[in-house]
Amino acid sequence: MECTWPESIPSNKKKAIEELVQGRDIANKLRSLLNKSAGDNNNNNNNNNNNNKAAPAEDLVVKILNSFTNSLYILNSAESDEVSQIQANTHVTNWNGGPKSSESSEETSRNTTHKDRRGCYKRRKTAQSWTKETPSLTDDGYAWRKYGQKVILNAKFPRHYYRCTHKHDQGCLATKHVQRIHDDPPKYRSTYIGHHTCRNILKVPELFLDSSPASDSSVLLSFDNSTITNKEDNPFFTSFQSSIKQEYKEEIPSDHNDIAHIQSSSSDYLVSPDRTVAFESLGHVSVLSSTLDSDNGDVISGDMMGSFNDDFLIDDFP
DNA sequence: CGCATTTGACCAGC
DNA sequence: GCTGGTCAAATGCG
Repeated sequence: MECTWPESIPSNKKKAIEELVQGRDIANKLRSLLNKSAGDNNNNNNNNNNNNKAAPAEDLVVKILNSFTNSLYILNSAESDEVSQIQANTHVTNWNGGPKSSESSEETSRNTTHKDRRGCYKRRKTAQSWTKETPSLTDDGYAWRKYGQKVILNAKFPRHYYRCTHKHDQGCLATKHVQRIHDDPPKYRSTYIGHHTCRNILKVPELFLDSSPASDSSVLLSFDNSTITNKEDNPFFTSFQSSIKQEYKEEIPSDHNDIAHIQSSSSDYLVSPDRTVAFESLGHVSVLSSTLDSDNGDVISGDMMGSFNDDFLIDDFP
């Protein structure tokens, strides 16, 4: 389940990445120390003054971590230019000429009727994807809209297809499909394709936001130097979780009581700069893997949001 | 009424 | 030709 460096990475660049990883880890340790000392100061009362004291330092550490992470991401992006370019092209094609805008779709010179355009799309065969396997259905923090369901050959359960809710209003091309792969114990595999470019993910670290669709590369690659056993050790997950928490309200069915609770806590997070707190209030990722064009790539392990309900996104595949 | 989901049809890749 | 991925009309729901 560990990732290996792509063979194409030159050794000097590889070393630079390793240095960055080391720096990031050290910053992580520093943050842990800060958290610890802040916790010591805070025990027995909820005095906010202590929090305010630790907050600037914590904030700085988080920024340092983000810098490391972003640098790693940029370096990794440079190694994935080919894929990135493909994705960039896909972005333009799908968004500018998307079937939804019927006028522009005429430029495709299709001599078929409006109805016949169903299924007319560019398959993103080479789009970056990564998979996550969880014992329960978990929310990943984004607003997904289901657009299809398909029975897969040799699969016990149908596959559910989701796209970003903001596909049409912001051109976000992120999609995912979720498939139940085990019944007892339940196990779900979510395959994510492409990164979110919608502005609805403002809380996602710059890692996602600052990178244009053209720089889509394995954001998870930056953590492949080790198996992640401690969420504290991973700034990416820390930041990522923060965004996830904020975004829950987007995906949560309104009639779900458990989720309603999370919703309220997410708004709490919005006024809190402490990403660690938000992160630790969540569960964990069970399996997360990253690959450039299929879902059988290297895997990063963690544990994310395992506590969410099975029928959170999709129920028992009726 | 607006938005999300369902579902059959269509298309690309193998 | 088969299969997986996507579209969009129909339907459901708040």
